[in-house]
Amino acid sequence: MAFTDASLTALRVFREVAERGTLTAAATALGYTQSAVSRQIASLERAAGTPLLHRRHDGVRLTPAGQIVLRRAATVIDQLDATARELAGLPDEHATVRLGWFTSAGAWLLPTALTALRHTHPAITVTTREGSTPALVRALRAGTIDLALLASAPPFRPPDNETPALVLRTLTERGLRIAVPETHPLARGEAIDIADLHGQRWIAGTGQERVMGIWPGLDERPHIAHTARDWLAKLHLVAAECGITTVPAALAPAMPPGVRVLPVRGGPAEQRRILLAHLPRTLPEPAARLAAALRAAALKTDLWS
Amino acid sequence: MAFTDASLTALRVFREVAERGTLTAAATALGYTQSAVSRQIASLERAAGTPLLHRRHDGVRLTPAGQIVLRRAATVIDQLDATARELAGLPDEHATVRLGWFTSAGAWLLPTALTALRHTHPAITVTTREGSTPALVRALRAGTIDLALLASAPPFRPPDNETPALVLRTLTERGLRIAVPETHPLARGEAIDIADLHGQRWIAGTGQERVMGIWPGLDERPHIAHTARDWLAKLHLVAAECGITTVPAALAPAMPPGVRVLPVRGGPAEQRRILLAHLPRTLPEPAARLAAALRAAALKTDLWS
DNA sequence: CGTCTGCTATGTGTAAATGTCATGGCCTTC
DNA sequence: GAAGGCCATGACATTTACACATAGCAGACG
Repeated sequence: MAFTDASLTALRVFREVAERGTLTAAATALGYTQSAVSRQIASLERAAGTPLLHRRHDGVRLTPAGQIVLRRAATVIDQLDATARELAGLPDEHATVRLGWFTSAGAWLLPTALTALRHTHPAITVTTREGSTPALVRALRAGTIDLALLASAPPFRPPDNETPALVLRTLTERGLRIAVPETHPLARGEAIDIADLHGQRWIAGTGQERVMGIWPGLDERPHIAHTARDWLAKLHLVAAECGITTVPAALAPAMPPGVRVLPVRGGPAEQRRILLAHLPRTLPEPAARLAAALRAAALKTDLWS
Repeated sequence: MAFTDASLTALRVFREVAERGTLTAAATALGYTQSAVSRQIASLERAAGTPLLHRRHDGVRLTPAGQIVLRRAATVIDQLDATARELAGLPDEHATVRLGWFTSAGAWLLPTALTALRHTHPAITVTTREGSTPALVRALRAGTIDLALLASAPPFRPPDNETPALVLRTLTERGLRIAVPETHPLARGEAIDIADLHGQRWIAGTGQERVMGIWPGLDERPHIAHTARDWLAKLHLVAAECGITTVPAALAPAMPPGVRVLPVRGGPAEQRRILLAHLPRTLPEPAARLAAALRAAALKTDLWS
């Protein structure tokens, strides 16, 4: 069996798997059973004559052959979608940009940039999705989004090691901050000393992200009073004096009333970057415009503080 | 049903149909029955939501929607083939050029150009196929060949009217000639008067091409003594004094012993062109080299006569 | 003017591809 | 060591996609 015998549904399933990172998630997304996905992948691997996935306990990773297939599969599927649009007499979808973003970007950077872009280039349509860094990176490689806003923390490793490497551009690099209630004793100063963080009650993230929200490198076991995934909830918990939490500086313009954002003095610098990532190919013009708007919005944030 | 539900085999079948011009021929080429091809096309049209073929008594023609689908289908299939090669670790097939040619080009122009190219660019692989003008044009549009040598006669209409129009370049434009046995009375002069063509015995082509081989515009019903599709057979029939036939001037360097090639005096000019055709996209470098070699070979022919 | 001969479309039966369901193995986590 | 995530696979049902046979239709030819 040659690779040309690969079925179209197998390619679609494969792309979904590449994007989701597990067969089960891909199955759910496609409305299939996990078993069906497993078989499709098996058949595709039989056609390719080589494994396309590394099976791991927590999901799957692409093998080098898998990366080859993914790239081709994405363009094949895109071609078919483009055919459908062209047959329907619709304009080429090139005026649409698909952007992925991480949660913290959604409160200020994203709406600011979109508002600016809508005024300067009303013809450009932007669709967006929120996602974690690995999810967004997979989506980029699967060709499901054109641009991704990623968060990056020291030691600032690239978000993946696959080839071709993603094009990364740093939009901002700012210190990590701490959000405290205005009524809190620490809110009196212009900065918080690292020693004063001892014994505080923290509001952390949920699930895998339990470390998020807690100042890195504390030499004690932190007291986690609440966990929340959502920024709005977290910050209102802070305002309600339920605890304190870390926030990226880029979020400072979006604070609700009753919350102060302060830097931390002492200890190693805790920088956070916002990256703009895309595949190494020249961006279509609308995507480039959106990228420019995002850069401008990031700059504006820098001027604020 | 949306177009994205189109099956890969349907696309492959469709490309073959577009290339062959009839469902039956495509079926034979693919090893299917005609019925299977008909069903595949029907299913593809159902997916597209619109007819892709004009059914005609002598085969099928692409509708505008069909042309859209053909272009996309060709790139989809190419992508899959490229994937197979890439997975096999083979170099990208970009060093290979696929050339189509009409019969008369095979005796002199083609071997001359290929020999020259082999000396100047030994790394370039050329694969070729013979075919009629419509077959070659369909092959170009189906993406099965990269370049085509086409014959063209007055009134020099473009080989098809579809969009996008093919890029055409005239390699030679030369008068039509007549091949006569050396022993023939007409062989004594340096040219043949049109009046002397009366009552001659002709060697014509076969099938649809019965007019080929007979001087155009004769005011009598020609006496066809033999019909032959093959140039070698035709010319040896001429050498054996079985009759005379027309030949394009470009074939003159390839005459077997005992045959003279002479122009015709009087009557309207009977020009014949050799065209080099390809799709309107920039040629990959090896294809451009082959095109140059063909142009050079054509020029050399011009200098000869 | 009937008879060919090409073409395509379609009814019918069968075999293969492609799903679901249920189960089992493996690894990590609590 | 029990639970819960992951993937693989055997058993079955259903849909798909083929071959075979037949019919309609239009042009070519004697």
